[in-house]
Amino acid sequence: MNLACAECPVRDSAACAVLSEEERDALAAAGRTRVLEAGEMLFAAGDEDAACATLVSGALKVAAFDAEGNEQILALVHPSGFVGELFAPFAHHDVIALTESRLCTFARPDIERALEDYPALARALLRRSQEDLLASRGLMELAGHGKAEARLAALIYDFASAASKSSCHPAQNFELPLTRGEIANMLSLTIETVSRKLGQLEKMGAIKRTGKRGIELVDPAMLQDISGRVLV
Amino acid sequence: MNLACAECPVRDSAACAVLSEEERDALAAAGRTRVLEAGEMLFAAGDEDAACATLVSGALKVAAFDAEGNEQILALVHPSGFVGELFAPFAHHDVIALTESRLCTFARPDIERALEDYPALARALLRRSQEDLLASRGLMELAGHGKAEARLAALIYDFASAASKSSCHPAQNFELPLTRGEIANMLSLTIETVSRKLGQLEKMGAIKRTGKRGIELVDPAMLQDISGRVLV
DNA sequence: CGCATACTTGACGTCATTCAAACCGTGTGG
DNA sequence: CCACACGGTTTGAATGACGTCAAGTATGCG
Repeated sequence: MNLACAECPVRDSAACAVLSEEERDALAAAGRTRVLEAGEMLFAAGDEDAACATLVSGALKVAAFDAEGNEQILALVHPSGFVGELFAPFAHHDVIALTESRLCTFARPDIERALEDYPALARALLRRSQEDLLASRGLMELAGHGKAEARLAALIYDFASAASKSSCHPAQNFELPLTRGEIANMLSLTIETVSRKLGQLEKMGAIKRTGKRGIELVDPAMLQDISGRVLV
Repeated sequence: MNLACAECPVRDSAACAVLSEEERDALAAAGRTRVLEAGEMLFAAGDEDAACATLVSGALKVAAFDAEGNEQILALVHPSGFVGELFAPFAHHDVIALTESRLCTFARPDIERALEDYPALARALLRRSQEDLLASRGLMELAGHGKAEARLAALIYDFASAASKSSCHPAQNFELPLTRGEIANMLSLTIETVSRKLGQLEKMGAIKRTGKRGIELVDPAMLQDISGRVLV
């Protein structure tokens, strides 16, 4: 099945947005849409010539596994994000769907040719790559600093901001896109600690848990304060 | 003072290596070399239109500071590495020289024009950016997993590999490029814990400390085993 | 209904932090 | 030349945070 760029929800925000109509059509001819179930893997660490993809809808995680088989989440990918290592001979990490996800995939040779043919695409991917780098460093800041409570507060605040449309205010009500276990390994904690600290944050009146995944931000300022991050 | 690309030690490995002679000369005309003392800052978080730079020799750190003024190291930059945020309106992190460093700096407008003029440069920077992203995720893996001893062992092994010329074997003798405090904050530990664990690694016979910064790898396999990372 | 999966909660142990003091190499001034 | 201060480091003892183990509670699915 071919791509329907005209109806693509990320046609204005993904990397291919910089292309002209004709260029995009040409690129689309090489691409394939793919739908992943929650938990399904796009490619695994060690895969050779793994495809690259733009995420159209849903959410992905980039993860590594250590010697004991414990997962560590290294990055989250949101719609219009790009995954895949363009220059490495093989993938270094696993990429797995967190929820049902729709992707626009490209074989490595096709994307390499496109980079040559469309300089604007290369610049767009450069920009995106730098944003990914920034996000990665942001996650390091988040995960690598302070006590469990502060890290959890920071993560919740980040998710609230990501869930909001207005981009300046965090959302008041939203669903955590991750299980407790996934939150735990993003923060280098255990499931139990995450659960306990969530309880504490609720008791302190910073948040309220609704159902398993739902979060209501009762006191965003308190949350930000607990997170120990500088106010912007 | 202008650039002397002909004698540049990273002329074949930096991003500008993809340019032709004439193109490089044109770009060099816009660049300036700059030498930083150890501890000197290239630019600070929040700087607007901070310059971009290729590191010619020395070493840099990319760091963030939290509310209490604690530094967190987010990345190390080695010769031929590129620093600077090309698209963000202001710098998100501090960039500081670890040792005396020589850089080749470019003003933002100049580098932006070069990206338009030389598509190969954009592709080269894309490649470098993806490598940086990979390195960042590698650091997350390193810092975010397992016990203090395992993280320290992994970091030492990484430095040994980086210090080696042969790229497949780690160096047997090398100098840590960081102080104890810098090691500590890369690993989210305290200075004291780093010192203690170094002592333990030495007592176990994995390494030997020579002077303040010197490390001798007595038993690399043991070190890798302690680090809990999968053998390649 | 019964099982599986995710989450919560409690009791206990371990490991890293904290606080404190001493150490060492280096540079400075008397 | 020695005394001294200073930054980086090492070491020790006590506290406390997080992990571990274990049990118990939802929620959903066959």
